[in-house]
Amino acid sequence: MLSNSSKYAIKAVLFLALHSDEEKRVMVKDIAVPINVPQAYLAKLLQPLVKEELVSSVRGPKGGFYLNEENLNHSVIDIIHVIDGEQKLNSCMLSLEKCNEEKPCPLHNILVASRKDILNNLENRTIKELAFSVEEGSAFLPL
Amino acid sequence: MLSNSSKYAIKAVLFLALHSDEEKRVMVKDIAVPINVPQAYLAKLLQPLVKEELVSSVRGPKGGFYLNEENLNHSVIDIIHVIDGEQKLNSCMLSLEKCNEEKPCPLHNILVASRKDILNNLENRTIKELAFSVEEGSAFLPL
DNA sequence: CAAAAAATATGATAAAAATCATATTTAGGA
DNA sequence: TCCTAAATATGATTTTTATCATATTTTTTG
Repeated sequence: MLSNSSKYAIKAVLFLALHSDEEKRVMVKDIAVPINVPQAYLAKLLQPLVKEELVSSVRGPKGGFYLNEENLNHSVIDIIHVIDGEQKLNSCMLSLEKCNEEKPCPLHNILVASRKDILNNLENRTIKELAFSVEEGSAFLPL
Repeated sequence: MLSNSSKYAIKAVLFLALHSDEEKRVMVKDIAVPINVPQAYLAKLLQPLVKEELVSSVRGPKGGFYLNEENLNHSVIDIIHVIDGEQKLNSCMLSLEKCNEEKPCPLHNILVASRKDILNNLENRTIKELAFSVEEGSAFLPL
């Protein structure tokens, strides 16, 4: 479904949503260990997220990564788009060029509805909401 | 979502459902070209499908691949299981070991319903039904 | 029974994804 | 201002996936 990279990135962002803020920055290694992702790899993944302003960072001592209010209002799909590219989730299940609403492939019809649901959720739920579901106890860690 | 291998395999099986039967066998190259998959690669993919009896074959001249009545009654998920393995679609979206109904991860709740729908469809619709949707004109090729 | 046509089996190569390692830049504090 | 701690940038390696190539077995037909 998603690449490992996207999964790692999502986990990292969720972790930051729960454990960081403007004043409390977290170093890669302190993200990588608890979410169970190789540190060097995660460091690399975080770069495009910072560049696209889904995650904030400051260098140097006392530096690290964190989410500010704007970052918190992004959605999971934003992360996926940055890491895996825009096409990954949009294309037809069989990756058929010519499959679309008018000329659906045999799998299209039986799956569109659910696929749309998933897409909607991934693009409408904010990181903040997801983090909140953990805080209020309706969702759980560890990542 | 799915590996290319699974997509190729599904396309091949759908093609056979529409263009083969016990008496009319189709050679790999005559499947590979129309469904737009490298021939040698497809040949390799077909082997496990034959072994698991999702596809039928006979060797030698006038030989080839085809689907019999039993083959037609399998589902798309059977193909995925043979090619990608059982775990591929079952695991949590973030591949969290410990994510389950009782302790769902933050993405779990918002996606379970649609995921279940997709899974149900993939495992309940038979190849025959999917092929029929093309014959009756509610779904379309080319693959 | 031999030759040819097909699948089947096996292995080699190429490309992509994941992982690891190292050098560079930036910011804070002594 | 210099040292250190952090992110950032870049490149190398490993692993997985996809692809290509070739040898072997089976079946039909002349």
